[in-house]
Amino acid sequence: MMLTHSLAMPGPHALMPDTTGSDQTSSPAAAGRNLLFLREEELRLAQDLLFFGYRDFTAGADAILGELGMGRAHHRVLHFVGRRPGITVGELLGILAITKQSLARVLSPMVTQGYVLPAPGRADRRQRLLSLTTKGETLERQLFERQREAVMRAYREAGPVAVDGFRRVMRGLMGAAARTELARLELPSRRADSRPQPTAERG
Amino acid sequence: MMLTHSLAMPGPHALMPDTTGSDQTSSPAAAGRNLLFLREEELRLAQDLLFFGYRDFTAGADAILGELGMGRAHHRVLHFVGRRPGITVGELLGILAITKQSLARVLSPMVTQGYVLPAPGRADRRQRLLSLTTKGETLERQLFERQREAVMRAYREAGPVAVDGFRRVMRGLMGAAARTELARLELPSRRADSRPQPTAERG
DNA sequence: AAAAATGTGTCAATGATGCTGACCCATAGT
DNA sequence: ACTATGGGTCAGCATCATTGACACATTTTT
Repeated sequence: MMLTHSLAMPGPHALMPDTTGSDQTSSPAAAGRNLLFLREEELRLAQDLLFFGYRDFTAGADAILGELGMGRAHHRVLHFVGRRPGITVGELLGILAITKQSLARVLSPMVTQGYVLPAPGRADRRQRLLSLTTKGETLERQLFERQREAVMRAYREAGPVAVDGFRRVMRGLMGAAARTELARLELPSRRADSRPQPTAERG
Repeated sequence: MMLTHSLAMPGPHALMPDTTGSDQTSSPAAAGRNLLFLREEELRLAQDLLFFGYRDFTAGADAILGELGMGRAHHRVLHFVGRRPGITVGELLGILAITKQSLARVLSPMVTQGYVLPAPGRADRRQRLLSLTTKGETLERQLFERQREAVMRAYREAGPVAVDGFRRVMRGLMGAAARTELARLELPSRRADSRPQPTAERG
């Protein structure tokens, strides 16, 4: 699994007005410093949690993918194409936020191997509307089931209130673009959306 | 930036006993199906959230790192060495769960360039106790501040209850090994721990 | 109808991260 | 002394993502 991550934090070292000890939250000033300090600690913890949590979340699926000579990029394609059957290549690029070339490297073989089925667009025949074949759906479900356990366990242990909180925070971590993409994903998969949205071709 | 992730889910297609409509939660059987269906949807959403959230969380820091010719692997080293000054190479390998060789590729240059300072262990002189130099701390803080905004915003918008829930769920997503590592990180950084724990040398 | 823009595909080259397998050295422990 | 451990390093390989430049078909604009 690869989840590349990215964490970073100053560490328990330096740069924080600590005033060593005296944390009785008595004076307003102390409370202010305390608050700042807590936030620093909280952020550090958040980074740890995201690193470990995301890594382990993806671990199971990666194992299956590895045996098929695939990687996470393939998984993402399976996931999002499954989520929005009939999605165009451009939309997929927008969601994944990778270059056309990066997508092509994983998508082409998946079409060739019969996991993904492209169909010419009706309104615009230049488009390739992507959807999963039965084979693709089967693999996606297999990957899903593998991750299902971990998420189910986490949700069950944490409880519904925590799950709601989890969602709120994750949503908050996302940038504006991602929130938009997410919102579209949550809608009933309706193709030929209004806003054509600029292709994420950064290459 | 590279955020590799990994998601997977069956998609809105197939394999779920839906019974189309009738979701009044009236009969126990219907409630059961309903629950399953909700869980499926919830899991799909969880995958979306983790993908987008994690990606955007790391985006800011990646930009800074890129200008310095570094990547996320460097960031992780800065983060965890900063979190536990005096950490040994073996402990770091255990936390990152990568091979010695993979770590060496990023760690060696960081030592050479003066971001990380290794010191021979007192009890065991074979060990290299790693800590950040002032230069390393400065960079780590810079990266931290970049991520701080996103996390602070997410926490603020979500509220304390949600933050607690977020933590519970993320913790639940972690495997046993990660939970152990996290627990150790949260302790007052005490070196020379009891349990020597097997080196994560998988190569 | 000609020109410009758009959706996709593709070639070539590069970089970051990770892995496996195999060794080597210095220090510890028995 | 012998073995185990912490750590380093070399060689080679795979995945995923990047940039830059073209090519082709179709749609839209002028």
